[in-house]
This record gives sequence, C-alpha cells and structure tokens, in this order.
Amino acid sequence: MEQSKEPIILHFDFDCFYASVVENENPALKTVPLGIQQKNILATCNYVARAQGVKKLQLITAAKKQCKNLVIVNGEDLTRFRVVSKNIWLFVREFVWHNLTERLGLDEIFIDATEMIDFNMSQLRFQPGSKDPSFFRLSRNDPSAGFPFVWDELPGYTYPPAASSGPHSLLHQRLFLASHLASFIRTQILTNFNHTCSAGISTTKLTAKLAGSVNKPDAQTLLLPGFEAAFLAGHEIGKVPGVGFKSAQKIRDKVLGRTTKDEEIEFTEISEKVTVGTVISVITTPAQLEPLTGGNGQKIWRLLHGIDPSRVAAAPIVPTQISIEDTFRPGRITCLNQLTPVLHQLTLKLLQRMHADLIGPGGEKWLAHPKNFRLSIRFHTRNRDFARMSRSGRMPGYVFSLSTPLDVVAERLVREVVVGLFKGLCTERKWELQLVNVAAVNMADGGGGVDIRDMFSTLRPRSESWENKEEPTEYLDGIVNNSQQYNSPPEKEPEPIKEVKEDEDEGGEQEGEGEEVVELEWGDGLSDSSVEYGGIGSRGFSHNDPCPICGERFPVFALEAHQRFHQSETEIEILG
DNA sequence: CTGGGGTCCT
DNA sequence: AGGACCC
Repeated sequence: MEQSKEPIILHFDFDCFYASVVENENPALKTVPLGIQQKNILATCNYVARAQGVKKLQLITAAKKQCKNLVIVNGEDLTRFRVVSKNIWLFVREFVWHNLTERLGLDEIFIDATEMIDFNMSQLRFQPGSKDPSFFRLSRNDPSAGFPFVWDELPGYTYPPAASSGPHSLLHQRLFLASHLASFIRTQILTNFNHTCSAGISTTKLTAKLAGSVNKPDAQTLLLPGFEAAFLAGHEIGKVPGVGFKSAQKIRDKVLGRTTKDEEIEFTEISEKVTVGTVISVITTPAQLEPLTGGNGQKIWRLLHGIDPSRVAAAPIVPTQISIEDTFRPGRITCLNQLTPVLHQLTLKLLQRMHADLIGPGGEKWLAHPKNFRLSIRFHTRNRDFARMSRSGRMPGYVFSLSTPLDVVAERLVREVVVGLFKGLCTERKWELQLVNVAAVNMADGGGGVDIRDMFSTLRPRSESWENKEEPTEYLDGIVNNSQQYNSPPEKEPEPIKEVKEDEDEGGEQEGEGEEVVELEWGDGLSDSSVEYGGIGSRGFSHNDPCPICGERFPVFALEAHQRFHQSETEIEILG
C-alpha cells in the first residue's frame, strides 16, 4: 500500500527586510546601526543595531537611549518595501512549478516543492558520501535548466544538529534535495536583489517556518524528520503561528491554574513562559482547547502536535484588499476641517496604489475592480482600546477612469462618498481621531485568482466593448461575467495614465511601457510559461551595473532604488 | 509612547 | 462590521 508522500515545504524569511531595502539604496548604512521608524516605534532594525541591544518594535526613545549613534530612517510609507517585495516574489515564483508560492506579509514566502523534489528524485540516484556533482533540474522539459549540487554537502544547518549521519530514508533524501533547492533560491535572491534571507525546510508550513527561525540571519535549517514533535514541544505557546495573543494568554492561564476573564486579558501581566510540551501534557483533548481559542480548538490542538494540513496557496497576482492608513496624535484631528484634507491625501494614495497594483501590464486594463470603499477609524480613548469601527459604501465607477487626474477623482470621492461614511461612523459632537484608514475591498474579479498567464491572453484588442462609462452600476455588474472580465470601460483616449507628481513613485511594479515578455527556460513544463516580470530584463540575471553617481555596483533592481537614494540623501537623520 | 499593512472567519 | 490571526 502506497503511503501518500509528505509534502516538501520551504519557507523563506527576508532578514530585517525594511532595513535591508534601505541599505541597498544607501550601502553606507550597512555598517552602521540602522533603525526603521514608524511613528513612535522602530518597525525593524539591522543586525548592527541588534548587536548593540536595539530591539524590533522598541520605542524610539528607548532605542536612542540604548544606542546613541543609531541612524533612523522613516519607514511609514511602505511603497519602496512593497515594490522590492513584489519583485522578489515574482522572481522566485518563476522557479516554482505551478507557481506554488504563498506570501505572508512583505518578507515571507512559502514554497510547495513536492513535485519538483519528486521529479528530481526520479531522475537521481542518492549518493551518500559521494563528492561527485549531481544536477537538480528546474524544468521537466529542458534538462539543461537547473543547478549542480553535491549530495554529500548538505547546505546549512539541521535540527537537531550533527544528525545528518543518521538514517537516510526516502523522506530524508527528499528533504536533503529540498535543502539544496532552498540554498539555490537563497543564492539567486542574494545575487539578483542583494537580500539575504533565512529558510526553513520541513514537511509542513508550520514546521518549515519555525525551523527557519533556528538559524538567522542568512542561514537555513532543515528540520529532520521524526523530530517535529520534540522541536515544537520546546517552543513557547505564543510562538506557534496560528496561536495568537489572546489564545496564548488564555492557554497559559489555564495551564497555570489561573482564571482570567475576557476583559482582563490585555491587562494581565506577562505570564511565565509556557511551552507547547507543557500545554499538551496538561490539555489532552481538543475539546479542552475549544473554550480558550474561540472555536479553533481542533485546529490549534493539531498545530501543537505538529499537524498542519494547510497547503501552500499560490498567491493571487492582485491583492484581495488595498488599504492606506495613518495615525494621529491627540488633538490633531477633532473636526471635519482637519479631517477632510487627511481623507483627501489618503484617498489619493489609495487611488495611486490601485493604479499600481490593479492595472495590467499594458497600463490600460483593470485586472480587478474593488466593489466597495471602506473607511475605518479609531478614536482616542483614555483606556487603550484598539477596536476600529468601519463603514463601507459602493466604489463609484468613475474611480476606474484612466483619463481623469487622480487628485480630481480623489476630491470627488471624498466629497461624494467618504465624508458620508464618516458621518455614519461618528455622531458625537466632540471626537478625536487616532487612526484613519481608507481601503478598496471586495475585488469583483481577479482578486481571487488571476494568474499572470491569463493576462496575456487578454492583451489582444477586443472588438466588443460597452458604453455607459458614467454608470457605475451597470459597469460593475457587467464585470461579473467571467468571459468579459478583463474588458475595460470605453476610453476617450488610449493615452497612458497621467503620473501624479507628488513623488517619483517610480512605478517600479509597472514598467509597463515597452513591456517585454520574457521566456524563461524553466517553466514547469505543464504550462506555457511566457511571463512578464516586474522589471527583470530579458538578460534576467545580469547585474552589477555601476551607479553613475558613486560607482558602486548593484543588481539591476537595486540600482534604480539606489539612484533614488542619491536624490534624497537629506532625508536621513543622523543622530549623534 | 503600539505601525502600516494584510488574510480569513463569523 | 467586527474579530482573530499573520508580518
């Protein structure tokens, strides 16, 4: 009886990603302690800063006190990070059969490599102890696409350490191969983007992710089969992905024999550490977990035992939601006169993001149409209350116009929609906003599964189109029809979108003009992998172009961002 | 003196 | 519309 094979999962986590992006723009920062600031906290910091005791999510004041020469760069605008993140993801994605790559935040990627590994297992002979090079194939069709490796040289670390001389079951061999693939991908990311990452290799998303945290930065860890349960058992309960803050606190309290009311959870002192091993020795059935986890008892019980049936989901090319937010100090926004310009600015940014992320490679077709506009707010309160309130309304058809200047659209949207949503949220006379968030949600099409390959099948001009550009209802309803989903509303002129000034914004993800269809040599062999990449030229892997200003050499992607840095060198505040 | 995002479920 | 989770 053939046992179904374990999946082979790789997890990549870019090392202090924001700091790394900023360092690539300005390499001089690589050797100094660097922190990325968002309002009052450090979103992240580089390893030079960490060596001096600076912590992620530390208050700015505490970080400055800890490290007098900390260099702080503002990272409240995520545009540059989003662009780099997406480019790396699109790049990695092309290696992976069926594009089975899932993103988590801007700095993590899961890969399901099961098919790639098993194809190579069928082509290879396991050669323990041999120094002879073998060849890992990245394509079923093209035997020349791939990379050499040596069976006997397992890249990176294992957990537990020094156990590679143990058994060499089929699963061991598959995971060894996967470690070579992980190493190859890390090298590719480093060569082409100058970003290091940490990787974990295992048979589930849960264990791959946790394994990658064992050795950081710029390292990888294979969790050897058979050690999953023991590995998990040593983790603090709150460290397990899927067990959130609230569930962890309730589970700790239960294990420690305390009783905590729901209301008090946020105020309970930092509990003693409670490991997964302790939890599962005390809580022995999923049913006992149910009241602590809001109905997720079964799922979390499985996670604690190393069982994670969740699959790597090929991330859709367009997001399911786009939002822009900002936070404000007390007293800053207490009336409509103060709020309206803020709404205008946030809405304008939202429209810019919709253009950057939802319009196809030609710059002429929407890949997805958000059906709703959502306004979320949070009031300043005495007792810290993080709850948001939101109202949403229909996204008007005119936001999809490709010919109207965005600030004109933003103006109208704020006047006709957003202010009304706010009035639905806030009836008090006196109020003070702490947070304002505007979002495009409920993507009518494409949000759930537009494959990049599909976009090219629609680039041919369509003969049919329909009228009623100014009629939002009919327009949006028409999109639901799948066969027409990529049709655009009729355009008055086909001219490209006007770039809104404000910042160069550099549209790094679009690069639509003169777009170039890159034929990669390593498709999955099952699909026609003609693919446009967000910016990797047909030379693809050529890099090391010198910066004309300072002469430093960079990968092609980094060069653009680096030159942007030269234009804005004064932004950096050096403390000292 | 706790950011600026995201996903999925209820 | 909100809540839990993720980074």
